[in-house]
Amino acid sequence: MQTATADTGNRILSRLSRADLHLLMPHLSPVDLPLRKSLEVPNKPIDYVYFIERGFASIVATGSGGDAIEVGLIGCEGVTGLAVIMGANRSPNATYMQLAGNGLRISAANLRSAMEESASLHKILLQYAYVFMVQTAQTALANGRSKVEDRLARWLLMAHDRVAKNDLPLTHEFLGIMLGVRRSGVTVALGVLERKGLIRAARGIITIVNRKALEKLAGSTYGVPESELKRLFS
Amino acid sequence: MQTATADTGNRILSRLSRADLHLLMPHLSPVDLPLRKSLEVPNKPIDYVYFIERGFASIVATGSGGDAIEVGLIGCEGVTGLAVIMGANRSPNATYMQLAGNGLRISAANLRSAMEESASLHKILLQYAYVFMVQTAQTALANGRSKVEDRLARWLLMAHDRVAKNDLPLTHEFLGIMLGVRRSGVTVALGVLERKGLIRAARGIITIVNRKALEKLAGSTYGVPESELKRLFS
DNA sequence: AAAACTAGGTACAAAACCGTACAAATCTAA
DNA sequence: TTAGATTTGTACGGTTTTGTACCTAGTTTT
Repeated sequence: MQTATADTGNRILSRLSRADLHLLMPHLSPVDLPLRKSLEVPNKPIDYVYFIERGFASIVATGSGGDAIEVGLIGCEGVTGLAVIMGANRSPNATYMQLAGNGLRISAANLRSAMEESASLHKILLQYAYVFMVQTAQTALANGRSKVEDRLARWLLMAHDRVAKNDLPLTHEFLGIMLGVRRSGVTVALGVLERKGLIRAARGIITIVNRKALEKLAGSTYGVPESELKRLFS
Repeated sequence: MQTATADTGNRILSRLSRADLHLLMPHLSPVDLPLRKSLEVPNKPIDYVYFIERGFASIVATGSGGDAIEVGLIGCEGVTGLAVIMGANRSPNATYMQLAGNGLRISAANLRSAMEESASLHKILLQYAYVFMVQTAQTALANGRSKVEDRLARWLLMAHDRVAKNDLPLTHEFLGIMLGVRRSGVTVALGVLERKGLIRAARGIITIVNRKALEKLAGSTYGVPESELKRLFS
């Protein structure tokens, strides 16, 4: 089994003190994170916690019925397994990769020991969990008060924040599931954004063309968790 | 200044070990919590953390614009100041009393010291924060996928869980703000519920008549955070 | 190269919801 | 008890979103 070096693309790992990193390193192993790979299954014990380096995951809430909606994104700025970080061992939400990438993972048990050993490690992980909580709250706000077009702009911005390129390999179908709207509703909304020159869409790929204008469109729905992240992880 | 006794209506305090309770008690002071009393102001440092004994508070997310929506309720089952518990000192969300009551409060500074001193105390508070996170995720789900009538049923159930009586003193206006819909939309939806015999509405008061049927109507949108709470705080 | 599959574009009527408005009912205070 | 304020009921046209369907265009498989 390979062991991770200190040289990582994950922004939480890269902010850890040398001591905290040494605490985790022996237990971290690199993993490939292909599209749709499941990181957490609703109501099943969480086995591993993932420090994502490239790509991002969707955290999806599902009701007791089958309907689902995304409540947040986690990429290289964060870590999955927030339930573990907060002392639970599972969550009713699903987590799976939405854009393929890779990362480092640690078993939930090993992470628990490490957090018990180091308060500073626990603290930094908790602060990220707090930022994610803000993200979820803002998602609730957007879902309740914004229209599809604005929510789509918001989602694209959050995705763009988490990838290096301007091309996002996404289908309308999955965007619809994430936003909780019809597939064809996404198609139409994307058409509007494209006609405004904010994006370009090809089969399976959306390209961010004018980010500033997207931010303007998303307006108040974008930026709150992002600035909290900046503030706490300056 | 009065000092709290161990005999409290707050379900978190009542689950603490004797030692943890003794750690907090010297710093807890009883407070009256009138309607609309502000417990947290967006982006201002949090001064006090409130263990609610009666009544409940709304946690409200506000965009950089003025629009707001409720992302969760906290009553005697919980505690406010989740940002503090998670190592931040403020939050972009507002928190204020939605149904008058009372509780015990502790300064954020004193709570921080107590949490540093006792890992078991910190753990129980974090587990509640996790439950609240699930509640927020479910709110995002309901906002995105359910219609006003169902969301209203969900809200009434969550409120009912947090009061002793069947009467909820609420105006349509405020319900509309919480749910992110028109005031008259609430009036109409309440009319539907009343005609179905699930509730009774008088000026400023909504009475829960048939809770079971309300749960059926809310369907999959109600119950997930509630069962997590039960599971973790058996 | 044909067939099968996946993704995207478009349409249309129905439903949900909004903004706005106004009047009736109820409560409060002078 | 009267004036004022708050709360609720109801209406109407307009916008947003939905459910469903069907067709086209790419992509993969055989």
